[in-house]
Amino acid sequence: MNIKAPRGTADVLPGEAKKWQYVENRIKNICDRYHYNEIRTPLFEHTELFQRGVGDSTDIVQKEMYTFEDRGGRSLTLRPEGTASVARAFVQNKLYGDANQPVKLFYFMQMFRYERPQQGRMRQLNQFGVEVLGSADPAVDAEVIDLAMTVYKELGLNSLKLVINSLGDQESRTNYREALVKHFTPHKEELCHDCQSRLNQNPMRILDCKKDREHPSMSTAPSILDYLNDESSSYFERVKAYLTTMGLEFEVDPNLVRGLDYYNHTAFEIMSEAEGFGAITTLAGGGRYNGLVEEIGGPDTPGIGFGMGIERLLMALEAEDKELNIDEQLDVYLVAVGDETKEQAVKLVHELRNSGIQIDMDYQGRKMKAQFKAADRYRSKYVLILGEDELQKQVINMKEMETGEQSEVSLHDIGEAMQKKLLGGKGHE
RNA sequence: GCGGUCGUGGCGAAGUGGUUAACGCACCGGAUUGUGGCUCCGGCAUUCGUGGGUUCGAUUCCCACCGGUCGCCCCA
Repeated sequence: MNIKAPRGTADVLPGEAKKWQYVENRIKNICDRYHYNEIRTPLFEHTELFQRGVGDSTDIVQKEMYTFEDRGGRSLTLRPEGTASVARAFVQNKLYGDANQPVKLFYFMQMFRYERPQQGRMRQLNQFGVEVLGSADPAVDAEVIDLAMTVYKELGLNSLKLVINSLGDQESRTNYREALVKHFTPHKEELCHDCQSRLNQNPMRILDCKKDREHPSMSTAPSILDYLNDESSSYFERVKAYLTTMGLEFEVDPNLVRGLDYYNHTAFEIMSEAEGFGAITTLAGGGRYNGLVEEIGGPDTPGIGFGMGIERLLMALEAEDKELNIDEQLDVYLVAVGDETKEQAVKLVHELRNSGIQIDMDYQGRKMKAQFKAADRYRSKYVLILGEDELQKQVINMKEMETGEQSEVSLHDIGEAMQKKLLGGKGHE
């Protein structure tokens, strides 16, 4: 085999796909209870959307985008995240005019980022995400955070840490930015390369730089929380109060900045604290982005959302040894012996399937014994045995695998008999 | 993008500069003419990641590339 999946991509094979389905179904159920509706947007967008929406100074735009030109000369980009696309769809389809406000959306999407892969970091990754557009109520911030935490908790995760911060509104950010520049400029030469350019582009990101963490100027740096104006500050207080009301524990980290330009006010991250989870601990991240919709050409609309990595969610479940409750049993396996029985076997399997029974049979030309072993591997509840004798008598042997009990049923009645055993005689659906 | 480490059958895992690449699991067949277990017997790698090079000869030595993994940057 010469051709392999491209670097940083992975196949999800049938056994693993069961887990994905399970997790997705559980999450969709939660979304339904929180009254969020699904949105699906294109896999690729005009490059400009991400440049303007996500922001030119971000790592994502600067070095991680899969950008290409199509045959018409347009610059397109495989989406690196969901919020910009959803905001674009919101504007383009005029959802701001919908009677139901705020607009509460969720999505499952593949994202693409050109990075060096390692465990928990793929070039094609899957995210579940939520966006609420059209409300500036801090209770919505709390709802969104609560939804994310509920997903993890219902799936059984315990070792979680919720970290929140406020980046303030425009005025607060501007004032804080000035204070940071003033604080760090005298130390500019002592900071790492990245931080030297961050000083001009996005000084807030110096705060979560790992290289300069030990630099003395870090501990004396001004805190965003001291620069929040009254409105921003009281907004943050209310978010925290709602979280507390819901019984959610959190930690305030003034250095939590988030890598995307569009965030303001509430920013949050959920991390795993499970043993041996590795260097990457962020499971989900999000925040408020009032102003983004306007930035991409829509009316002034507040918004908040998060993105949650499905691969990392599954890793966290693994790290905490949480088995998903996935039942892998086959209802019936048909053991057919002898060439003459083949036609009857094909017919019977077809009929039972169409009456709602899950049933499979051998297509490898295996001997009877091997067919029984196959039935065991599939963890079949019942085996139907059809041989020349049975065919002659127009009957079939029905064996219950767990007890070993076996009885003879006429071919005419076997469908009904299996329905009684497996579906309570009610048929399917 | 940078650094460390690794790459042998479906899976796990030995091994050596030289004519047939151990072993275990799984799978298939037989002993046992139609019933799941056990036992025994047999079968199961003509690219040892890919491509070059050194050599009479390379899976084994050298180089490059590809991929995994760990860490850095950053994030989901």
